[in-house]
Amino acid sequence: MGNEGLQQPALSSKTMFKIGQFSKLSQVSVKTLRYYDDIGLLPSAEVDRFSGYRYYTAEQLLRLNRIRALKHLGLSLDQIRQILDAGLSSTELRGMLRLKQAEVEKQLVAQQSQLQQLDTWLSQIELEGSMPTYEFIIKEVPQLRIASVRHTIPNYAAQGPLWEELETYLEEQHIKRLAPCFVIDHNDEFKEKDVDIEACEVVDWPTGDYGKVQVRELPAATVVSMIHKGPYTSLVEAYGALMAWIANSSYRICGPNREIYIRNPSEDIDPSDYVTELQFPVQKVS
Amino acid sequence: MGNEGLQQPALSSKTMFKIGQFSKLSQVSVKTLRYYDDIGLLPSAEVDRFSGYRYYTAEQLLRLNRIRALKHLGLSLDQIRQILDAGLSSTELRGMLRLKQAEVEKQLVAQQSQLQQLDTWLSQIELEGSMPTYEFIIKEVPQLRIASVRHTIPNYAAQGPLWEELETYLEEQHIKRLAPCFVIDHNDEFKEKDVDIEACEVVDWPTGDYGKVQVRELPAATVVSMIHKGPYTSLVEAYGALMAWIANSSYRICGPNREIYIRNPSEDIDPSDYVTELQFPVQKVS
DNA sequence: TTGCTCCTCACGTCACGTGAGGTGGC
DNA sequence: TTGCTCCTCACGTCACGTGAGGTGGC
Repeated sequence: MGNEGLQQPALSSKTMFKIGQFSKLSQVSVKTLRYYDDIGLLPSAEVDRFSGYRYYTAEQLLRLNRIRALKHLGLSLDQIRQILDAGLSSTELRGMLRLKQAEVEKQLVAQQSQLQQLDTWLSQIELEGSMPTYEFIIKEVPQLRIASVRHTIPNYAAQGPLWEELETYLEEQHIKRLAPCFVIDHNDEFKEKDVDIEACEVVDWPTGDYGKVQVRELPAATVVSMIHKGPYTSLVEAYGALMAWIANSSYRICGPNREIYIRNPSEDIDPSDYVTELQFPVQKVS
Repeated sequence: MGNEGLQQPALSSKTMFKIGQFSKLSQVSVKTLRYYDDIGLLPSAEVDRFSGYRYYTAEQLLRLNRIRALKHLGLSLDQIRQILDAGLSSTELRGMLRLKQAEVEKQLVAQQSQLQQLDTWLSQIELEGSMPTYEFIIKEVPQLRIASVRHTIPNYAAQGPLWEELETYLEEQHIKRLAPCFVIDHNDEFKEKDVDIEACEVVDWPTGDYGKVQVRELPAATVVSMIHKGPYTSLVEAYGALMAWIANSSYRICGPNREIYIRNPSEDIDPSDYVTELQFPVQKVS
């Protein structure tokens, strides 16, 4: 019983391993061992001054295994070094692991939604033989200061007077528009007529009531957004797709939707080139 | 209703957006937009020759949203470019998504085991107020060619004759030992006496029977491994911890275990410096 | 002498973020 | 003139893997 056949150490009387042997013993690549040496996570026990060869002791397997176990928990090499060397208190260590736990749980949720999305896409491709027509994006919209005019009008197409009132006022006061104009649809249900609509422009102007025009803050929100290209008559299908997506998702509508006229009739372009963004404020459910 | 207040395009008659505006519109950072331009994933529609300013059209929001949706599925920017530009067939696209699906599912499993490990550590710290004494590592051991002697001996401590037979033969034949020696414990149950033990050395020698010594291939295996430092009398606790870990894991023992004597009595060191690796072949269950 | 093992740079990865230093339009 | 927006480098990230080119021991 013995290991006399193994290389003897160059500088020490204890049995030490060259990096290749240590690599086989531990099943960790030589490159990784060198890297751990470089960053000081697992310095080799001895270095031959002459050849630069690294030598490792058997005890270092303990540290290496500890490193591997901690890495398996998802900790970074930097965190592992802190744990092993900085003599973290058990409270600190617990805090670190708790944090990691929360992080991994969050990732799990994200990946589940990812899987769900993948399913949706796959069944879409199955059905239509191609990519989905629309993309739905969850995003945060920041708080906006808006100037707006709100009225109940006969139908969605009859927005003309609203915009006239709003734009006239802005021009009189030389107020600059800072972003594309949009409407907020204040109707709880789909209506064919007598719709409650608010025409909005993003501005930098003191809040308050200015006759028919009101300037106020629109709070930040999480929204499902989609971009539609084409004439306004085809918005119906876009809304249909959006409602279907939301119904199939883990989100719930929680406020009036916005219709943002990114490229619109004011540019005197073909209706098929109109670009409109639809936004529905949403909340995540369970 | 109009956007005359927004910057007009430098080079085109269509309404175009400078990168900052496009960034606000899309909620994507300017840096990211520049990066997507650089790698050709979303080239800006126009570049001012003079100032180098990038200009974007509203239509590009469609592509950008498509990019974001695909990214949310976990695809790389390179894959996304392939999907959008290389006109992938729906079959290819489906293949890509299926692959991704499998990948994410695998990650999910890995993260669940990560969470489980985190739990184990946290309760350990709770109980003992410090880090666990032992680390358990799942690893693959490669196929090994071994010379061995197998006998039923009175008890574990009586390995002397086994090793004598084996080492004598190796020395007679000038066979080199290529790794630390170890035993395979062929007993299905814990035994106090009459234990079936095989003493092994890793060698490079033709397989076959050489009297009491046999040379054969030991197949590759997945094992749970732990490193123990200290005298052999304290191996009992190490085995206890290892069994407890396995019982608590999603693995099941599926073969005879090995005891690898990395630093052992042949070196004439203090028993408290002995280093031993314990390996149990395991299978993953559900 | 031939392999084998070891060494040290240096570069690539992936999707950007973070400055530094400078220009152009209102 | 002062801010504001835009520009282009260049470097950092994280944990290594992949060469290139060279040395030392059997």
